[in-house]
Amino acid sequence: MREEDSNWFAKWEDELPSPDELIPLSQSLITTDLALAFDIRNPHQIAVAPLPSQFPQSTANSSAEFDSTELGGGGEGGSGGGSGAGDEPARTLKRPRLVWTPQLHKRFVDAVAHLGIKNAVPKTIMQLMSVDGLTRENVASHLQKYRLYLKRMQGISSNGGGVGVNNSPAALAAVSVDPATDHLFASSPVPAHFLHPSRPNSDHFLPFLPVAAMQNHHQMAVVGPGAHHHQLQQQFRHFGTSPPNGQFEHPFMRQSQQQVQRTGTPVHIRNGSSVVPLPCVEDLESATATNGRKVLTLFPNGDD
DNA sequence: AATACAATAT
DNA sequence: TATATTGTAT
Repeated sequence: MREEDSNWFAKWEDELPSPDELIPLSQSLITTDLALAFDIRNPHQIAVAPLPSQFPQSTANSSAEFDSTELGGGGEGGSGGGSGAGDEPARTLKRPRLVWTPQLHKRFVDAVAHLGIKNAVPKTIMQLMSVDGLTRENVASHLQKYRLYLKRMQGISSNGGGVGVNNSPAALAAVSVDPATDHLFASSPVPAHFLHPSRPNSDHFLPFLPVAAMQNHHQMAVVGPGAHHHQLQQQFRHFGTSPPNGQFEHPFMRQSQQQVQRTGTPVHIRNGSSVVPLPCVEDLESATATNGRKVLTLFPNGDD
C-alpha cells in the first residue's frame, strides 16, 4: 500500500508541467480590460516581464511584477511633456477590488497606531502606508469598517468587568461574536490606546518625523545589514471574484521599481508633505496564539 | 477645492 | 460580506 502511494506520488510529480508550460498560461490571465485598467499599452511585455527571478512555489497564481512599467503610481503626471490630449483609461476605468490581506491590514494598523486616532485620516494613513496603488478611497473604506470594529471592541472590553486591562487581542477575539466576521481585524493586534478613546491629551506619539533630514540621508536605514534576502513580502492585491468572464487573481506589487522589499527596507519616499512611510515590518509566521510577544518595535521612536 | 465621513450600492 | 461608490458636511 505504501509502495503504491509512493509510486503514485512519484509519477504525479514527474508529470507536473514544467515552468515553461506554465508561463504562457499566466499571459492569458491578463485580460485586455485588466491591461487597460493599468494603462498598459502592450500586454505582451507584461507577460514577459512578470517572472520574478525567484518566485516561491507559486501555487496557483503567478506573482507578477510590473517592471518599470508606468502604473498608476510613480510619476503621476506622466512624462513632462504633458501630452495634453491624454486619455487615461487607468483613471477612468474601474479598478479591481482591493483585498485587504493580513499584511496589508497590518500596515494599516501600524499606520493608524503611529498617527494616533486624531490624525488617522484616510489620506494620511495612505501616505504612511506608502503602498503603491493604494488609494485614499481604499483606505477610507477600510477605515470605516475598522472603526466599527474598534467600537465593538471598546464596548466589549468595557463590559468585561473589573479585570484590569486584559485587552489581549486573543481574549477580545474570543469574545467577539462572529470570529469569521472579524477574522481580518483579529489578525492584527489592536494597540491599546485605540480602546481608550477617553485618554486625555497625551502627546505620546510624535506625529511625523522631519522628513527633510531623512531625505538627505537617502533612505533611513532601519536595518543596517540589509543582506537579508528573505521571502517576497506579499502585499498583493488579489483580484478575486472571478465570474464566468473571469478576472483572476493578480499580484500587485508596491512601489514601482523596487523588485522585492527586503527586511526593513523602507522604499522610496515621494511625499511633498511630511509623512514618512513606515518601515516594513516582516512579521514572523502567522501571529497565532501562544505567541504573546509584541512584534511591533521597529520604529524609530519605538514608543509602543 | 479637497477630503473626511457616513450611508448606500455592488 | 467585503469593498466601492456616492452624498454631504467641513
